[in-house]
Amino acid sequence: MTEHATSAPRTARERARAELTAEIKNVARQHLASSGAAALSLRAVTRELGMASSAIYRYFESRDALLTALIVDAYNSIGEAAEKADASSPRGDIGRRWLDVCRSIRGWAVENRHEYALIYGSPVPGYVAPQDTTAAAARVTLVLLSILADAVDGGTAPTLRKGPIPKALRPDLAVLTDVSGANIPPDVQLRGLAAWTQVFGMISFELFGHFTNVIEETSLHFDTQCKRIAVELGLT
Amino acid sequence: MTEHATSAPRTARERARAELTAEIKNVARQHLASSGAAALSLRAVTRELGMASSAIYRYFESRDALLTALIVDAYNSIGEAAEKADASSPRGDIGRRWLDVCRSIRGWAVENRHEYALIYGSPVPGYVAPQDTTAAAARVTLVLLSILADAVDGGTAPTLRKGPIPKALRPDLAVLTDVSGANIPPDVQLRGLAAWTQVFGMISFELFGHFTNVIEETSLHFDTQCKRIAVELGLT
DNA sequence: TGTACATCAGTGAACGCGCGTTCACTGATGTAC
DNA sequence: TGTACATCAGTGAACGCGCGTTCACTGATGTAC
Repeated sequence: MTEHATSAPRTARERARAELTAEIKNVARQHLASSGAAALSLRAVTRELGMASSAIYRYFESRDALLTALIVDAYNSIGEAAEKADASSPRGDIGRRWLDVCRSIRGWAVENRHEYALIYGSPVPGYVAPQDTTAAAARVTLVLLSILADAVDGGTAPTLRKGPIPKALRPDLAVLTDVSGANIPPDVQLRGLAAWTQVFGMISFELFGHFTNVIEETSLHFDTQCKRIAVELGLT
Repeated sequence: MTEHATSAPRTARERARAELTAEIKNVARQHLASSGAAALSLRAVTRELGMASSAIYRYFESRDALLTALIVDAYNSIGEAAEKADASSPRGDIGRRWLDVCRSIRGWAVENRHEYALIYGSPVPGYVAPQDTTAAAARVTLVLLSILADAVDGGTAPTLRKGPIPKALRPDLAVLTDVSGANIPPDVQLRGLAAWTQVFGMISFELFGHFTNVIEETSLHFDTQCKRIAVELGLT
């Protein structure tokens, strides 16, 4: 289990524990970057830290627990990147915010490709994500959604050709409204989900090699697509 | 190395070899489905086939070679599914073809999730895809592209708001025109790439668990999005 | 049709390796009085 | 401030396991004459 964020470690013991826990995760992250999640080895991590292989069990109760911690960290990290990008954008300029946030997500992914693969790539075989992860996982998405919600609230009403939306899909789409609090019309919800999947689809295609021999200027392409999406969604 | 497709094995030896090669791949595929690519073990495969662990080296020169064969097969399999779907759709009904092909792609992915993860998920660590794969990999994409090309040729001209497209991106976009032979205008090329990434983005999100707690009716959602894309791309 | 030789499939033992996890133990750090 | 006890971090040996790959060998299948 991950430690609950003890805000201020009092004793020397607690401080040392917090530091070593962080150090273990750092080394593990580096190994992740060079060999991928499946090859992550507890023994290799402890070896690099100069400690006995059994010592790691004082910090993580199993390999899965360490993996979970890395996953949660990755979700929080990408979520934080998006939140910061949004926070430092001009609040009123919805289009700008959208682009900045999208860029920050891609930027994070490019710089932390193995962590990205860990959370958005194929699930690690045999590993089941516990509840802990879901809250952290939602952060990035919530940033994107809040921009859409602000656009709707601000009346930057997207003019979408209203295609037919099956009734059975309405409850699913309504989640967006429920979560954001804004009253997003169904066709905008649908278009918003499309934007969401496309942003991550592009990043995954780029990082997993499906743009090779197709798109060289991946960064420019990403930007251009995000701008196009912004126009379509009426984020101006 | 994979055998070059010897169309008709003459001798009993050749027949046996072709059969066993196929059987090895089948068992490997099953193991893939239960434990993922990283855990694929040559010994486990041979064990299940009742042969000595060393015997597999008569068929595949290494673990990587077997993986490559599985990857090529997967690409061909999904490509073939798309081609068949396209072939059995009314040729003139572009919208219908688009939807059928998209559905066939998702259908294949859902039924072969681990193979899908193998080719569209995180790259297998330490594994480098040889040239063999690229031709097979292109097949699905070519089907999608051909539909777009037919739409353009047929004059079902999509009315897209022409956003500015950076000059540096033109060469990348032109690949679509080069490959398909059709004279696809840049804004349609851009929109086509978006469609492509979104289709696979949705499938990956669904299979890799990112729609949990968001979208329940994944099949219906996929359909609805594909139809929306068809409208936007002018495939009627 | 039969013989002599070459090719190939499959065997089983072995090499060398790394892994996750447990356990009884030592010594240091923290706590209560 | 000092003592007695409880908690915790870290050790090192061990368990039991599976893996990819090599190699010299046997026996069956194919080929050329």
